[in-house]
Amino acid sequence: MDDDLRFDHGDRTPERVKAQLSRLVGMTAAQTQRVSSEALRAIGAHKDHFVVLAALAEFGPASQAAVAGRARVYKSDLVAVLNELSDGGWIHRAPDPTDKRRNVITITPAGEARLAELDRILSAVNNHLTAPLTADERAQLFTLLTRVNDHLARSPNLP
Amino acid sequence: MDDDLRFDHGDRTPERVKAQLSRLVGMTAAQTQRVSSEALRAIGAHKDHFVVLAALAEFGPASQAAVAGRARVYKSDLVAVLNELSDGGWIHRAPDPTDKRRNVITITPAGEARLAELDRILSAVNNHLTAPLTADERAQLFTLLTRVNDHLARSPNLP
DNA sequence: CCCATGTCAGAATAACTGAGATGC
DNA sequence: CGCATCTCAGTTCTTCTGACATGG
Repeated sequence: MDDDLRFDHGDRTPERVKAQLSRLVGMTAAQTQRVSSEALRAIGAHKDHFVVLAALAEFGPASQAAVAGRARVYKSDLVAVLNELSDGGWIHRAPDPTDKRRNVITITPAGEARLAELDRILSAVNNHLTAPLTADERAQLFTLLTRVNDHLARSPNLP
Repeated sequence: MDDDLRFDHGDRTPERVKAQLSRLVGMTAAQTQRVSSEALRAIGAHKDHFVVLAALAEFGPASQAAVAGRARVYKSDLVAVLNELSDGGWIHRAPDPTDKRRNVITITPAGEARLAELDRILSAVNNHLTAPLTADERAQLFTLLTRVNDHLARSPNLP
């Protein structure tokens, strides 16, 4: 079963490899995303469902292009997400009478309930992920990651 | 050109989305990995080259299974990596006379030089990624991520 | 016989690009 | 006309699984 796994061989990581932030943050991201997608998959959701519903709930009905911008999902990928959300009755998609190129996406009451469920699940996930940290340390981790993230959004390339 | 991008639409992220560690660390990982793979691709390398060469340099010649464990690369994926490293003359792969199932992988002098080059590039990447942080903050970020990471390695599932 | 090793083929996912059809 | 919107098709990359042949 563990035949092809990389882990648990009792091997040590080379020192210079440990010093790479991209590796450490990548390993952490892989773990957190695994936990969170497993939890969401258990109820037939995935993370794009959450960010799209959250964007609709917080900013109101909008065109697909606007939703894509707010949820940070590619608008080409958003199409499938909206199909799924629509199939579940969580959103409503209707042509915009004022601009026939657009659809107006609206969250439904069922969608609000679904969002609350996803929010509850993801809060539990978040608590598990940060279980070893104190409240101060969680805040510190968020601050540091946000600063790195903002920096990279502003300066995406090597000097 | 930016036709299909999710970013730079001036949109704000929903509040509850920002609270998700998996999203924040995932975005940060995507950015750091993009920077680091672009830098490595410029010289025809990728990150597995680095971890494999580093493991060979630090722990000496070994079988593919041992290298896979130390570098945390799937042994099925290691095959292609070793083919590439071998084509570059950076490693030597020879049958193990004491166990005919095995190959002995050895880093060559050219491989040591290659590793130094990769190390230099990745150090520059690392400096760029953590540019907005003080030395103390870098250390703090490493500590916090390592603690989350170790916690998730020990308790990979939700309670 | 069971297990370890190296190899290959491919699934599943996510991130991303490009182009076409329609309408402003 | 140029540009925005929605949709679909497809690439690339990574992670990961399964099966196989060989040999201990």
